[in-house]
Amino acid sequence: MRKNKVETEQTIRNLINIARHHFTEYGYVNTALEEIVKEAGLTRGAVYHHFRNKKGLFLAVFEAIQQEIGEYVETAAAKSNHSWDQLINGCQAFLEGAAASHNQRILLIDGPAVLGWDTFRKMDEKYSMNSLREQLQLMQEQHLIQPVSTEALTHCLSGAMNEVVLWIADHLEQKDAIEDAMNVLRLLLDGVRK
Amino acid sequence: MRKNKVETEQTIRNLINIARHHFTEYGYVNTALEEIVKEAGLTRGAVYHHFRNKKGLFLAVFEAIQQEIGEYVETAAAKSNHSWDQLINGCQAFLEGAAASHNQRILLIDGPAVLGWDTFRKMDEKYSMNSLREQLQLMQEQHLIQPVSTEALTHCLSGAMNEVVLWIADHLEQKDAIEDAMNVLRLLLDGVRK
DNA sequence: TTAACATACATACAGTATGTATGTAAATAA
DNA sequence: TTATTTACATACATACTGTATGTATGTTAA
Repeated sequence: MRKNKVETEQTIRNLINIARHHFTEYGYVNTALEEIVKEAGLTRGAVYHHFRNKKGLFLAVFEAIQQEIGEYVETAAAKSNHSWDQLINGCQAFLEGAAASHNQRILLIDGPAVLGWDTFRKMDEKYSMNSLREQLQLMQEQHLIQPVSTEALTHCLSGAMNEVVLWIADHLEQKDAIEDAMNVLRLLLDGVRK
Repeated sequence: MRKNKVETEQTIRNLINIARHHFTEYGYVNTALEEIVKEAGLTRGAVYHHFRNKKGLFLAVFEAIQQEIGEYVETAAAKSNHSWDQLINGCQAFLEGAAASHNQRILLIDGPAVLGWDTFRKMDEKYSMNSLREQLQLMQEQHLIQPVSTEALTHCLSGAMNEVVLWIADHLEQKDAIEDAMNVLRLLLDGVRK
């Protein structure tokens, strides 16, 4: 019955994936661990062996999604050599990634409430917001943007994108909504351009 | 033991106020109804008589805060006759109101998760976001801002403010943080100015 | 190669919180 | 004055989470 290392990792990944589906579909509070383990062919004991508690499992799911989107954003940004284009590309990639497959529920709705604001902030800093801040910092040093508080600007942009992602997610034609959002973001960013 | 109409209204207001304190202090999930009614000198029966359930009580608290801030914003905006100044004044008032007395936890963290995105959105539309949208719509008709999707712009700005409120709340010197945030917001808005 | 131990779970149970059904005294309506 | 709401209290069913403990199997070292 005991599994080797590889099999165990597979079990954990499997739990995370199943949990991800349930959390996105029904939300954190409306998902009982029992439902998840039933689908995995296990019992709740397995979850409490591999994770600290229900929150721990959620955190694993949350981080998986963050990383996924983070990589997508980085890839998109790296397609240009110009700071300004990198920023724009990254923003668009974020909108696409976060709006995809109902990630918003975990990332933006349950995330802060379940993990608490402090933990959520740390995660957000670690993944998505960090690269945004670094990019803005860099651009300020290159005198491409006005001399304002980088922190405040980072949070404003991050917030604008987070919220507009939820707006985009409400649309059937996400492509059009993303375009509308990007038009707004480009104009807003023009305001801080130097 | 039974109360008259006035007394009953007082009881309800009292429950809402006590609940507000607990929700802001400990968050929704970490607040047991028992704690609230104990402080009010009642039992849980009272809550289930006046409200649908725990969520219903939370909703009442949520709406009270929204209304409070909404009035504050309207008052601030009305201090000027110029659309642009009205917008700026309103934004600043929102930052001040939402950052005050830990309102953010209820408004921005627990709100979406507890009420669900749909209900939250409706509330947000009904109160804070609605006046912002109307103002932007008006300004677009006055040809004061660029021709972009008003909806997208509304959500971007609303999101930017919501997020930056949480950033402000992290600061000891909120006044300074608000100033930094307003500097950023003014620049961003300059981008959509015509 | 076998004893000692770790791992990966299962099972049972305790604790806590919500929600609901029902009872009851007081106020209002008839 | 009687009937009927209203404003709760009480008791209880239900649903989860978390924890303690048991167990089978793999691994390591003497």
